[in-house]
Order: sequence, then structure tokens, then C-alpha cells
Amino acid sequence: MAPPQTKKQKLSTLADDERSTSASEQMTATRRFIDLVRTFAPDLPESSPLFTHLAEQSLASALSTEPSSTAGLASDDVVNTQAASITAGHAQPLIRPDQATRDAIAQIARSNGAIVNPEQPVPGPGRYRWLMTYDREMARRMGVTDPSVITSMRARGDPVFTSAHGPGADPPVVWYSDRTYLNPTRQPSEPGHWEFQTPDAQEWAATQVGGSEEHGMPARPSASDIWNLRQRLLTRGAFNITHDMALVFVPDEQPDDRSLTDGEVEVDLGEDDRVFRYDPTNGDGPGGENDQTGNPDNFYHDFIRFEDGTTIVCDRITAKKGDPQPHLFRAYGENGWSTYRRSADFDWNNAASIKSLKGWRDQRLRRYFGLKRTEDRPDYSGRDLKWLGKQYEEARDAGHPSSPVGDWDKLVEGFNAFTKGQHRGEKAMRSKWSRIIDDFAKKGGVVVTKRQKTKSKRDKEKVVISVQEQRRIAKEERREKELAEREKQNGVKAKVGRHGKVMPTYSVIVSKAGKNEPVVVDIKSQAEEKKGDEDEEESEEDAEEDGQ
DNA sequence: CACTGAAGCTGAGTAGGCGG
DNA sequence: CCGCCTACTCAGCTTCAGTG
Repeated sequence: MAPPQTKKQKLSTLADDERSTSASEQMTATRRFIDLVRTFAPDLPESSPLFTHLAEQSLASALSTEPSSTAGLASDDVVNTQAASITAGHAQPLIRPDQATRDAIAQIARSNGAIVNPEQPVPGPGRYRWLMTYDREMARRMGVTDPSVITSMRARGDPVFTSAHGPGADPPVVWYSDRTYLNPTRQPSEPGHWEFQTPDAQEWAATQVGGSEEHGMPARPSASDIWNLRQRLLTRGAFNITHDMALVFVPDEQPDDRSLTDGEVEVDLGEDDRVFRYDPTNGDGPGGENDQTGNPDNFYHDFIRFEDGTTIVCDRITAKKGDPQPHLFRAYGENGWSTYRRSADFDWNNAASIKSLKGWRDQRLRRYFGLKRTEDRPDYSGRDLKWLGKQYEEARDAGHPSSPVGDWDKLVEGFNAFTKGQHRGEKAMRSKWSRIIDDFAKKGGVVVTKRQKTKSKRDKEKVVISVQEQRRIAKEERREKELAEREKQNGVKAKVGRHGKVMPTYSVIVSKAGKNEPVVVDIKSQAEEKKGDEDEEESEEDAEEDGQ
């Protein structure tokens, strides 16, 4: 049974309580900059460029004990440790992560449609994030917890930020427009209006199509003009000259959020508008060591949540050639988080490298989180293959080797009847048939591999524990082990199920059902899961050995 | 024995050819 | 244009060998 949709539309830029604190945060941040400089330059006018320069220098030295060029390993995990210490009351110096890492994260954000350090508030629904945990902590020390404050201060030309404009300025904030409203294929049904996402987009539109007689555009087209032009071009099948003019739809009214059900926690994905039950950054925030925030267009996460409140989230998308996603080097498994050994100098365009990474991730995540695929795909036994080989020979002798005698339905029906319990489909049988043809062409007959012989042997010995049952047992064992370990470490009392098993509260598998629409496809209580497994007991019995 | 890496198997997906 | 078919690729899985 499908659980309620987890997507929440959070259309406001800020929560109400956040909004109410913004003004005071702005005051606080400005005051701290000013106070800092006043301690050693009491008479310097705040409007002086030198004032801004000194403020930055002072802030940098106050927040860092190491040069900002600290290379490589001065990463977010250092900062996370610091943040944790600070939370515990032990203030520590901040170390700025190396610029290359920061640039890379900013680039990933941009490639996902985000705007790094917008010069002014971006119209339309969306949300802010800090670029890295470091920036969140740096802002916190400035007295700012709301990223929108930074944009507002820059937008109004706050004197202490005079030279801190631009995409490289610290602390960077990142704006993610709600994808439902950013360059949608259709105009949303609710009342609202169009705006350019950024002033740059507006300028670009004016440059490209402003004053165009061909398109009937005014000198400075409005966002609505561009939207209408875009629709006309797409309707005609013409090249969409407006494709890089970012438009956002701004709803007149903002719908209320779905209220959270008992036990749910509102956590956002970080990289887009979606609000989810679990934090894919695993508490580290975007850019953190275990951040599993993937490409929103390839949404697929697994979660497991334990009684002690810990939630582990893993991105289970498969690595793809030419699509660098460094977070795929991290995967959670039996022994916690692990890093892919060959991540250094990894070539995202090398097929062999990708295959190896995929293999590592697939196995590690599958062994911990379980299988993705729901249906079983048993090997063909030697006996099965002999039967298929015979069908092929008959078809070949009848002059049509590429298709069976009779039709495909007859073959599928015949095979499933012969095996007494298998449920192969036509598509599967067609694939298998083509491999039978290959076997005959290359080796003169069906080839039974060692693995398939093993399958035959097991069938003969009537090993009847179903695959599902084996999976269930393995999964429970893993959970039991994990919970026992956690209990040992934390002294947390684990929950014990009906059958004496220690278990997490629940686990869910989430996959994308559409390009922008994550859907929870499976939430099962342990009882339901067990019941379902028992219902699918295997009934196959291949009594006859293949004789090879 | 636990763990890891990789080979190899199955079925689904997809591009392209072909005939009606 | 549509449906059918073929050939090929890929994802996800099982199994087994290697390693410490």
C-alpha cells in the first residue's frame, strides 16, 4: 500500500519564525562588523572602503587560525567537528575549506539550477542553503542563522558588505528555486504571474529578443512576453530561443503545507525544493562528508532509521559515465561509512572506472539496505536449458530459427508448465531465445554453465528456502547486529519485535516515479514484510537432473 | 571466517530496420 | 505513422574466488 506522498510544497522563502528574526539578525551582523573595526579604528567612517576592508580582515583573523589557502584536507569534516564542539560549548577556530572544493560545490549547485550568492532576493518559491557547513558556522558567529539575511544585506548595499559582493564572497548562500515553478513546461494552474529569475536573465532576454519584429517583442520584454514567446515557439516546433532565459512563476497565494504526521520530521533535500522526511546530508549539511544529496533529476534514496533516532540516508542512484557525482564515493555499509578506495584521480569518463565504482556501490548498499528489485530472477537450470534447446532445434528445422514453433505465447506457456512453477514472461523468453541462438551458433548447442549446474543441483536437493525468505533473514540479522552495536555504544535500549528481533523503527525505499516527483514506493512494517514473504514461497521442483 | 571484488546471468529498455 | 522484430546495452542480482 502506497503511503502518503512525502512531497511538501514549501512555497515561502522563509518560515514565519525565521522571517520575524531576519531584521534583528541583519542588525546583529552589521553591528558585529562595525564593533570589530571600532575596537582598533574608532574614528574611521563606516562609508570608507578601508572600513570594509578592515572589517573583512578582522573577521577572517577572528574566525581562522590558519591561512585560507589551507589545502586539501581542510574540509568540511574539520568544520563539522568544530561545529559540534561549539555546540557543546567549546568554541574553536574555523578553518576555511580550500577554494577548489568550495568552487566545485558551487559549480554543482549551479549545474542543478541554483543561484550562488544572488545579488538580490530571487522572486518565486524556493529556499536558501549555505554553501557549506563552514559558511553556516561562520554566519552563526556573525549572529546570522537565516541565509536570506546575507542576500538582503548585499542587496541593500550594506556598507560592511561593499566589497563582499559577487559569487566568491563569504559566507556564500545558495538559492534553489522551486522546480515546479522554474521554467516549467506548462503554466501552473494556480493564479500568479511570471518574473525573470534574475536581473541577468532579464538583461539576456532584452539582448537576445528585445525589439525583435519577427517575434513582436518590445525593447525590454517582460517575463510574460518571454513566456508567451516560448509557448509560440514550442507549439510551432521551432528552436526555443528563450531556453536560457530563466523564468519563475510566482503564485498569488501560497498553499498551506501538508501537516506532518506523527513521527515525521521535516528535512529538506538541500539541492532543490523538495522537503523530505529524512536528511540526505546525514546531518552534515550540504557538502558534508556524508552528504548523499544527489541530482534531483535522478532521485533515488534509501533510508534506515533506528530507535536511537539515527537516520542513515544513501543515494542509490547508479554512477553514470560523464556525470561526476563525488558523493557516490561514500557509501554506508556493514561497518558504517566507507570511501571508495580509488576515488583519487577518478576518471568519470572512463567506462571501466565507472563500472568498478558501480559494482562497489551496488554490492555495499545492497548488502546493507537490501535489494532494489522486487521480483526474483532465478537462473535457468540445465534441465530448463535442454528444454529450450529442443524448442530451438524444432524451430530451426521448421525453417524459422528466430521464433519458436507456434508462437511466443505457446512457448512461454509451455516453458512455465514444464518447470512447474516458474513464471517467465514473453520478453524474458525472447531474450533467452536470442541467447540460445548464440549458443548454437558459437558452440553448437545449449551451454550449461557451472552456475546453472549448481542451480540444477539445488533444485534436485529441493533447497526450499525462498529467495525472499533468505533476504528477510539476512536483513533481520543485519539490523539485529547494528542495533546491538548501537546499544552497546550508546546504552540506548533497542526496540524488540514480536519475534524477539531487534529492529529499526522502519525502513523505506524511495524511488523517482517521474522526473520531478519522488514517491515512496515501499514502507512496510516488519509484520507486513514477513507476511508478504511467506506468501511467495517457491514451489518449483525440478526432479530431473540435466545429466552434465 | 568476514569481507571485498569481480565474473557472469537474467530481464528490461531502447535504437533502428522493415513491412503494412 | 504504427506495430513488430532484432540486436544490443544496461541495471540489478547471484555466486564464487581472493585476501587478511
